[in-house]
Amino acid sequence: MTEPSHRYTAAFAGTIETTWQARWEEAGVFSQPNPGEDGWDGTRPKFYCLDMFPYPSGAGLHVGHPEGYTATDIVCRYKKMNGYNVLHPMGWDAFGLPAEQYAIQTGVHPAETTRKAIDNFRRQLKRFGFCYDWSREFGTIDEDYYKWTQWIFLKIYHAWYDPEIARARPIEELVEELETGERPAIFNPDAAEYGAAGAPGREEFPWSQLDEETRRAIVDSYRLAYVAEQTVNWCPKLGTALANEEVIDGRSERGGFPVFRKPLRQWQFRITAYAERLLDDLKNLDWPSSTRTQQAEWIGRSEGAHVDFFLKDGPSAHEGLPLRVFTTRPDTLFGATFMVVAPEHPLVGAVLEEPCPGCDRRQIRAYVDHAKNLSDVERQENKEKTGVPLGVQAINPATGKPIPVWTADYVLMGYGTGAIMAVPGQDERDWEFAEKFGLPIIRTVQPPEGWDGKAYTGGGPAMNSGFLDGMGIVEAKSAMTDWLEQEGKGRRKVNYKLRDWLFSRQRYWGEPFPVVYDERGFHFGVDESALPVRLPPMKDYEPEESDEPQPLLAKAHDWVRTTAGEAGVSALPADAPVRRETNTMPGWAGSCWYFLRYCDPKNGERFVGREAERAWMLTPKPGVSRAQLDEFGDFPVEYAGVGGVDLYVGGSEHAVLHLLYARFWHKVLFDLGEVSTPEPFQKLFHQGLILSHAYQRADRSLVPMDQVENRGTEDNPEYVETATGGRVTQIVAKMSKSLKNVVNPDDVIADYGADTFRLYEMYMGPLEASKPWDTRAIEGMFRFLRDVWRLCIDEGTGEPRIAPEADDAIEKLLHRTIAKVGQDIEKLAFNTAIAAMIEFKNAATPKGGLESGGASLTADQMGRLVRILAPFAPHLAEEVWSRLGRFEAEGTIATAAWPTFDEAMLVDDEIEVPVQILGKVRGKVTVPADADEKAMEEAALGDERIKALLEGKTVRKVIVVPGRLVNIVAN
RNA sequence: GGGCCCGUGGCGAAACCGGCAGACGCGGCGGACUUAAAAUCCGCUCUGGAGCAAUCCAGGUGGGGGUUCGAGUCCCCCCGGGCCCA
Repeated sequence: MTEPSHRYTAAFAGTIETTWQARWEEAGVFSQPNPGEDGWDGTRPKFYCLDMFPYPSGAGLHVGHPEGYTATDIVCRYKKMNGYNVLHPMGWDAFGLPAEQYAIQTGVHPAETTRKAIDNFRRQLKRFGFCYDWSREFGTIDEDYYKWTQWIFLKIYHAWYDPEIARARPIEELVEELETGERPAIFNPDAAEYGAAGAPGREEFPWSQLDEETRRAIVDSYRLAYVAEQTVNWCPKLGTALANEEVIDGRSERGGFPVFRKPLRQWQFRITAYAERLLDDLKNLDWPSSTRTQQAEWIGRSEGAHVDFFLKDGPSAHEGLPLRVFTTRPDTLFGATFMVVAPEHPLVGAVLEEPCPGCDRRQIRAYVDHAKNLSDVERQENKEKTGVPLGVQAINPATGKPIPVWTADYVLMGYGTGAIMAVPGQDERDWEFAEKFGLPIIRTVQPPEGWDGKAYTGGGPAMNSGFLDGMGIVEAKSAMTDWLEQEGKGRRKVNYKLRDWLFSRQRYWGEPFPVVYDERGFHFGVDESALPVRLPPMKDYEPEESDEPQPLLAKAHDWVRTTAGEAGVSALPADAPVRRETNTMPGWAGSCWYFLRYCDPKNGERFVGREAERAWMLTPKPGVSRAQLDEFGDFPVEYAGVGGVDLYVGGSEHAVLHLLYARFWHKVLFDLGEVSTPEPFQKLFHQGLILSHAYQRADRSLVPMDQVENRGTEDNPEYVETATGGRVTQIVAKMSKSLKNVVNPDDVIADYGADTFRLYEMYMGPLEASKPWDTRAIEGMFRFLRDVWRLCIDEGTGEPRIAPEADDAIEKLLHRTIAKVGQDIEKLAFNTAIAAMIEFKNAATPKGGLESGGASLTADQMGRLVRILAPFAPHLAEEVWSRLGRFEAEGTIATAAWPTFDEAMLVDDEIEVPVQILGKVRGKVTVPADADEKAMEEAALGDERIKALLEGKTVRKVIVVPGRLVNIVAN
């Protein structure tokens, strides 16, 4: 027996897939024009659909990548068929560590490695037939792109946050206000690098009397990008700072080299200025609630008060300056029996310079040195409390009594003001500390009857608290804060857990900062006309081993030392010697704005053209026309969605950092009038992980897949480790090389074709769920496509099987399937959409299959069937479309109109409804679909079987849900 | 320790607002075709029970309780798994 010559096989699928891909590309089917270009149709609505762009690793595509990409591809194809202008781009997040590490080992330039990886990724993605507009492709490493990344950095650098109007403004406006005296010449009271505690009572001079250094320092304290010392994990051997997660027990995760805590001058973004807006605007976004919650928790808003404690016997540098704390429990102030400051707190430094009588200076110094090498995580861990007294007294503003000030490492400089009032009665850590060092404990909240614990953090009436006694916590907080404000000893304060964003790295393979330093050490931004600042070529990428942190770029001496004229800094004389910034930007930089560049990727004048940005990012609310939107200057929140990208799909591992950072950049650009929406991403969706099977021994260790065999049956498997004969259990785990359970997309496509692959990943389960890859289950999707093919095309002749007239039942089901598939695509419920199409295929196929020459669909029905299948399996659909002669007549199926359905076809004239007695189904009756309650009740009670079952019982009540069921309560 | 999410056949899952639990696919079993196997086609496939049969009865969505005419779905407690924060 030979195979019919026109059967749908893997080889045939491969042939039609590559053929159509080539034809689509040649015809530019998926290139989407911009406003002003040929082919732009401004009357259509827009749909901007974005995938999180991949980091092109040398290992190539993983089966996880195509999951989200197939989902967005289906939605985009569906939207195109519904008449939308669709922006669906792809590019590369291409700066990063792996290429640099490879360069260190081999000397091959990271650009070369990265280009190769990109070429491979592009080839693999194209093989899936995704409808990306490849003409918009770029990588973050392209000079044309990172030029604008640097430009945006400068925009942020040249901006400050005006809290009065809650938005960013150009820095020149601040300088002008300072010069005219409109604004007092004081440091930014919210600047984290000055402790964020403000500088209470600091004397204020007129701007004209300040020297240049002070003026610059004041301006810099307002800039949204600033340089400040930040303690980092410095690894001399690797020549770079490491993230907290990369340090294990004081050694580098990679290599096991020693790591030291070291203060380093670093670029930071003043993202904390935006904390409130980043939090508030979350509620306007159509995002998974878990992601919104994670961001909200990361921002960590808490309400409380700043309280000022005046010092007694303090060092003279602190004369007249109170010790300011932030507390969420001002109601417990009467119970504050001591204070603790972080070892980095300026008061500790002042005490070391000018020890007070009775303090042990050597002990303090030793303690500070010890704390220096602990990470914040280590310091927060539950362990024996440590600390030393500073010998300074502070006055509790509520009681007027002196209390001692200590320093201890459990207080962090980065949170609040770096100082706390300790209330052991109501705080567990303070209780432990007080117990260990014999400090007094006063309860200020009445614990419940029989309380035998230590600190009591729950609710209850205030006690030992003067005018607060008897009040509940909420009332007492408010009363105490009012009193503090009245007395001038404190004020209401909202505090955030969010820290400023550390933005520099000591690597090579990242965007250089467009910044130079003059001989005085002042920093200057490079002129826009001198961008991009390119990476210098290097001979080797080996970091310089040093205790003094040196970024890799510092080795490029000729590049670093230059003149203002060379570097393009017009603020300095052209011959002034300058030193370039040698840090580079972190991997996050390029992904903060790539969605904007896709709108207008070739623009040489701006990071994105204004018209293109509005066309793709500004989304009118339903019923609002674009013309109406254009009448407004400011962002018209009543008429437009807050975010620009209509659907953003990517993994939940980016729930906090990438999405928060991108929102921050976007908000600064919005404030400065560079973009038209306050948020970048209106709707966000996280696809689940594609997992694999793995095997686990009794001790929970994992065994590679190829070392396990099943010695039981399929139904009752018994997995055994081949080498030892030991029992192992099958579990679901991430794919990993070491477990040998990685599935390679290239292999799957070779075995089944891209259409089957796409369909299978969408059929596995809900898009958001994590689910294991089942190598066998993919067969089912291949069979489905083969059956559809056979339903439409005669396997012997290759000609379409056309039925002369439509079958009513098939026609009706087709309408329902069209409706169901459309609704499910809108909901991203692709698994049920596919199930509906399978049901249609089953119903349209006669029992026993179609005989040669047989047919069950008319040409028109077939045209509709392949159009709803086209978003999922575009190649097969196009092939059938073409064999129907419609490609030649009407063009590609990708732009054919989505089929319509007739509402009337969705409802039956008669329906069968269950009849329950006491909630159990006892019979079924057929009634007209629009039968009212009375008619349904009569039909149910009139049914012979029901009558028999009700014999001898009294009907108490009949519940009728029209169109659904009848339930009879009888006993 | 706190917060969030999830537990449905042998497996992946479906079940819209509380209304016939298990659609659809995989696997399995039986049969047809075949010298044979693969492929293909047909039938069965939650569990237990009754019947020659079409069917019928009982139980069933991790466990226990509750609300309701009616609970996979809502509420409370417990067990198990996952994610995030600390």
